[in-house]
Amino acid sequence: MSPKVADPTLRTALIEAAARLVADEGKAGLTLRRLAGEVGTSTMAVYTHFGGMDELRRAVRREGFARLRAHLDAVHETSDPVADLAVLGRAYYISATENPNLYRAMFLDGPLDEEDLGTGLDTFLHLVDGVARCLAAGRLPAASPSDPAELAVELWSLEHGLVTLQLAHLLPPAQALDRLASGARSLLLAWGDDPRAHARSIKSARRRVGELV
Amino acid sequence: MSPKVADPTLRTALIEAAARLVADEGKAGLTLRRLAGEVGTSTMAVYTHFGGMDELRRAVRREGFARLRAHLDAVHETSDPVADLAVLGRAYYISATENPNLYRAMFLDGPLDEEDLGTGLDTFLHLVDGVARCLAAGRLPAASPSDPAELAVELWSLEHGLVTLQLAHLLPPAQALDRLASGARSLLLAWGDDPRAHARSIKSARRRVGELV
DNA sequence: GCTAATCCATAGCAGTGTTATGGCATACTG
DNA sequence: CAGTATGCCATAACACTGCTATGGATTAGC
Repeated sequence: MSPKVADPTLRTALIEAAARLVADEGKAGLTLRRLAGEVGTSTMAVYTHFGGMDELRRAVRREGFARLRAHLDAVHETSDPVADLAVLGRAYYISATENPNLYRAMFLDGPLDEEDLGTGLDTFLHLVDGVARCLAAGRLPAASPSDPAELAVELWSLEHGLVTLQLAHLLPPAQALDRLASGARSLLLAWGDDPRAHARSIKSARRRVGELV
Repeated sequence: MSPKVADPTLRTALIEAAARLVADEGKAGLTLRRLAGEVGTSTMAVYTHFGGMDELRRAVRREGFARLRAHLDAVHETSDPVADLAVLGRAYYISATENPNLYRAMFLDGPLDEEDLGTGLDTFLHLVDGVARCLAAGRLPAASPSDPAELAVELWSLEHGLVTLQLAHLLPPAQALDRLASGARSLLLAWGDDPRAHARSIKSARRRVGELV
């Protein structure tokens, strides 16, 4: 039935090498022959394992989402959900801006298909959960839509927008982090978070930057 | 000195055809030979007029920024700057989502160089001006940074983030518009806009959708 | 009317992703 | 245990990409 099974280690080696090429040199750095050369195999291996460059690029996106998720997983939940949210936002920013080419490949290279959509929205659930915990703790009593997913989308859009504007060189990096802090604060205050409690949460979040990978 | 001057109409024809190809079929639809064929010229014309595909793509980006700017110019200033801002936001959203491939080419295809940066930030000035008029009208008395450019960046990031998430198919279109309205409202309220005055402005903005091209 | 300079058409080059072909190692089968 | 067949991967060719060298045609200036 299945003689000479495909080497599974070769598949992961291809993915990791491809992800490294994209991360180091951008989308243009990933080339079929170049990848085959780096891994020490032939171009056909890509077709047996993935079916083509599009599928390989999808695998690279999945790898990127997995890494982003690992960064977000490193943020522990505490009894202060607003502080957790602030740390989460910073972790997202750091992961995105320290791997700009991967972030671009994940979100900006074109419409995502059904397959990627699941993994993409999966990492987004971190944020939804963080907002839900703020709601449950009574920190956002005036939230206009009370659906944590909708609130999370607004925070995510602000973050994603700042990150992509910075990646396009339309914002200096310092600006982006300041606007993220200021914009997120405005949103949370509009949702009813008490200004003084918010300040305390931000202060305690600042002490937790060491958590970030 | 200059015999056989290059036909300037050919240059604009190339730009328009290239913009149409990108708008209709995405970045991959723009090909040197294909473009030359559509315009009825040879591949060398692109090199005499632009120097290469990269410069041509830059010209397409400029064209895209010009069209976006034209859409924003169609929004008239009234005595209600908050309503103006709301209309401006909707105009931006419409222009971006009705020409997704052009918007992608402008903002998402990679870092912009110094040349594009000027034209890109130029369209952004519309938004800064709108925020400045809100400040001057006393509508945002609690704005935490009082610099209109910084406030505008936060609004722009929210808008740009929502647009790009929608273009990536990570948000259903209906969601994006709702979150834009809700998120912008939260920001403006956090900056001190009176809720009832805000509601009136949004109502009057809704009556002005006819302005949009 | 001549000269010189510039634009553009033709053809070829190195590179891309993809596909057809074939050798070969492996797992099942008698 | 031999034989077979099945699927993996290396080689080579194809159509395509952007780019460049060359040359013909056309126009401006003297």
